Amino acid sequence: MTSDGIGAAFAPHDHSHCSARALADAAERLASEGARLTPVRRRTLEILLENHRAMGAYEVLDRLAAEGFGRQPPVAYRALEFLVQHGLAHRLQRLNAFAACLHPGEEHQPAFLICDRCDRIAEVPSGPMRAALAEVAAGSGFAVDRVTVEAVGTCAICAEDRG
Amino acid sequence: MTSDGIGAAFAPHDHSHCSARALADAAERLASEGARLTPVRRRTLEILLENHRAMGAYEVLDRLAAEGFGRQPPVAYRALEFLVQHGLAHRLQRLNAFAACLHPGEEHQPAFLICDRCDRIAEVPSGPMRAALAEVAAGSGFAVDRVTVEAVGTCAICAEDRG
DNA sequence: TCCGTCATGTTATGAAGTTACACTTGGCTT
DNA sequence: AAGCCAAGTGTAACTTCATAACATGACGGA
Repeated sequence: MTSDGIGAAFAPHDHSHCSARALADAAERLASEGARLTPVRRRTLEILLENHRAMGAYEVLDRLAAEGFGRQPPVAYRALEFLVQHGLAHRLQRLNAFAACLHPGEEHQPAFLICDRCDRIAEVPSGPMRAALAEVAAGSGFAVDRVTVEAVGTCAICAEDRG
Repeated sequence: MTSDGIGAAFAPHDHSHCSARALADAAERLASEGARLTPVRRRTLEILLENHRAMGAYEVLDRLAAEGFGRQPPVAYRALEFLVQHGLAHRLQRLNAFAACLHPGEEHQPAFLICDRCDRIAEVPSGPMRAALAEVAAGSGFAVDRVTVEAVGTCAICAEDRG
């Protein structure tokens, strides 16, 4: 995780700055992997970054379609899947939704904090949890591949606002 | 967790025995809560117990319909939701599916091990993970309500069978 | 017995995700 | 330069998952 604080996603901050940096990072990372950040893919990532929250595939698709890209589901799903596979976005199981990864390359399987009042999400390190799970799993001979850790609750801002 | 071993769900065992016990427990628990284990609900729980794996709502619905219950989605979804709310079944986010709870009353938010070869699942204690998550979440002022922990991987039996 | 509540059933609809296939593009070979 | 192949983008059609809205039936308490 970066040093900008774990709950930074819930705090007010400069979207345009963090988006621009994330986008630049993404382009660089993909180039070094030989993967192409095509217009649809780039725009999909931008949309996720701009909104800074989890978005459904169809919500993303609507925006893509409005901007002249294809208007059929596979257009969005393919772009989103590409981003997820390259660690630039995450899929949130509880929400059937996707969100841009704010810390690409640092923690590929973070845990998520999902505020059910404002719909914003935060990524937190899941290392300790994954270690604990892998240990208990190993005890029964289960080899863990991928882990999903998603917490639903109330973020500090919403707790303050509405009691 | 019971003392029958964490990975018991992946090991060969007597389904009819554990099903019968789970069913008896369920009836008792519900009675003490004033909730009714009606025919649809009972049969839904039995179906989950018999199969001993995660099942989609429509798969459950097919069986219910074949046995004379309603054949529309809400029939299954309502029964499944009832079971989940009373701690007798779990919803698996990664699979859009449901599974009978094998340890009712003991651990209401277990972690799940999902074998992607045989589709069987196991429940393991999630206490340590939830504690770790709550701690890191508290650091950013996030109050955790519910946590989903689901691991996909390979169970011991499948690892042995297919290398 | 009347009434209210819970439970079950239906139709209809909405939301999420996939399959299959056609066309284009851009790099690589020869 | 021509031809080829793989990757990318687009479409139509469909499956799967889930809920809304409403009617009917069952049961217990006043």
